[in-house]
Amino acid sequence: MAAEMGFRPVKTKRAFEEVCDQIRSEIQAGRITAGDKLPSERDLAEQLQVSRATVREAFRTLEIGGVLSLQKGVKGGAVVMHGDVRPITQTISDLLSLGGLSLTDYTEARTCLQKEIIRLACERATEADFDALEANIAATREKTSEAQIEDRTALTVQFYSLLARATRNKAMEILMSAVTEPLAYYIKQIGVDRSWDVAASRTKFVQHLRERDTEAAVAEMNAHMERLHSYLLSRQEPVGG
Amino acid sequence: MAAEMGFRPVKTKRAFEEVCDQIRSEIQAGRITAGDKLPSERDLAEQLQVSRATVREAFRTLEIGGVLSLQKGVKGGAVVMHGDVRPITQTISDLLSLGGLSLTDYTEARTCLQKEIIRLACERATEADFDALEANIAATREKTSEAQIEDRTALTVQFYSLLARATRNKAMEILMSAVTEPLAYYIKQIGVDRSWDVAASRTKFVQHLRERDTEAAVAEMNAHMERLHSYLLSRQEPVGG
DNA sequence: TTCGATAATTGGTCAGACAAAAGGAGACAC
DNA sequence: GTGTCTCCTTTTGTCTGACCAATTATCGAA
Repeated sequence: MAAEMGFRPVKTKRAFEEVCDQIRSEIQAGRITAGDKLPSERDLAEQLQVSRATVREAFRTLEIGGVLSLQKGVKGGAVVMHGDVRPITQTISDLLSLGGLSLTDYTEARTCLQKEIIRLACERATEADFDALEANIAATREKTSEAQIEDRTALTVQFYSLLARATRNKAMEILMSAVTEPLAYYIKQIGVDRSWDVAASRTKFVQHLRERDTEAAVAEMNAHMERLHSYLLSRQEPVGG
Repeated sequence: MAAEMGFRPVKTKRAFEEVCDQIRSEIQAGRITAGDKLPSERDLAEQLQVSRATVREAFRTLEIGGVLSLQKGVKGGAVVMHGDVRPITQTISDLLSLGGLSLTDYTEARTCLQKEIIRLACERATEADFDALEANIAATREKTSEAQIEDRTALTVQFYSLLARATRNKAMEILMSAVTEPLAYYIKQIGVDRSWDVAASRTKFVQHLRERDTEAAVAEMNAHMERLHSYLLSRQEPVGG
C-alpha cells in the first residue's frame, strides 16, 4: 500500500520560515534566552544572506507569536520575550468568528475548565485572593452607566483572571484567559444587558470560595454560565442571520 | 489619584496592524466569511493606499494566525479559512521553551483538563471511538524500533486527539491539542525511554472507558501522567543545566 | 482529442531609499 | 555644576520598483 511507504506531502519552505525556524531552534537549544537582543534586521539579513524584507517577515511572525518584541531606536531591536498569551486568545476569537468553533462547544469547554480551576482555587486561594476578588466585585458595582460598559467588561475579564491566579498555576491562568477574553470581543459586538446584576452571583460565589466549599462554588458558577449561555444564544441570531 | 483618571498607554498603531484590524473587522461583521477570496496584494495595496509590503505583513500575520491561506498562481490569492489550532500549540510550545511556563504547571493543567475530557468521553464515546483508540494502541505496539520513534510520538498525539474527539466538543479538541502537542516537541528534544510500555496502560484505560467507569479511567490516566512527569523532571536537568 | 508550449496572474524575494522614533553627545545659558 | 537644547547615529517602519517562482488558462500542433 502506498499509505505505508511513508510519503509525506512536499512543502517548499519559504525563506522567512527557515529564518523563523533557525531562531526558534536557537531558543529551544538555550543559546538564546529571554532578554537577549538579536542582531539588527540589516545585520541578520547579511549573516543569513537573505534580504531585509525576509528577515522582517520572520521577525514579524515571531513578534505576533509573542516571542520577540521589536523596538525602534538606537537601543532598540528585536528582544526575546518570555512568551505571551495573546496569540492564544486571538486564535480562539478568530475560531469563534470564523465558525471553526461553535458558541455551545466554547461555553461547555469554559464550564469544564472553570470547574477544575475552582477546585484548585478552593484548595490554594489565600485571603489576599479573596480580597482581590471582592474588590473587583465592588468596582464592578460602581460601573453602572452605559458609558462605562467597557470598564465593566474589563473588570469581568479581570475577575476570572484573579480567580485563575488563585490556582497558583500559570498554565491554568493561560487557559482561563484563552476561554474568557474571546468573550469580551463577543460581548462588545452583541452588547450586554446592563440591568443584569452579575455582582450578586459573584459575591455568593466568592463566599463559597472562602468557605472552601468547592461543590457550592461550582454550582453557583455553572448557574451563571447557564444564564449567560441562554442570553448569548438569544442574541446570536441577529448576528448570524 | 492618577490611576482613576483613565489614562491608557499610548501606542501608535503601525500601518500593517491597521490593515489587519480592517480585515478582522470585516470577518467579525460577517461581510467576509470562510472561503471568500481577498483582493490580490497589489489591488488591496492600491485600495488601502499603502505599499504592497505593508499588505504583505498584514497577510502574513493573518496567515500565521490561521485566518488566511496564501496561494500562488492565477487562481491563488488570500483565501479566508475556518481558523486553525496550530497557533495555539505553537504559543504553548514557545511559552515552555522560553520559561514563561513551567513543566510542573503545564503537566498539572494537562491532568486537570484530561480529567474533564475523560468525563465527557465516558458519557459520549461510541463504539467507533473505542475501536479507533484500540487501533491506535495496536499501531503503537508495532512501532518498537529506534527508527520509528517519531511515528510513536505521532501516534501518541493521535491517541489523545482521538480521545478528545470522543467528547464531541471542538473546543475540547482544541484545548487537548494545545496541551498535548507541545509535549511532542519536548519529547523530541530530550528523548524518551523506548522500553517504557505505554500500550499496557492505555489498553486498561480504554477498557475503563468502555465500561463507562469515569473514576477508574481518570485514575489510570493520572497514574500515567505521574509517571511521565517524574520521567520528564529527571530528564529536565541536563537541558536546563 | 491530447499533449505541450506560451502567456497571464499572483505570491515570494530582493535592492535601495527615506521617514519616524529613540537615545547619546556636545554646545550653551544660567 | 546643572539643566536644556540641538544635532547625530542607530534601528525599525514604510515605500517603490523590479524580478523570480509557481500556478493556471489558453492556444496551437500532432
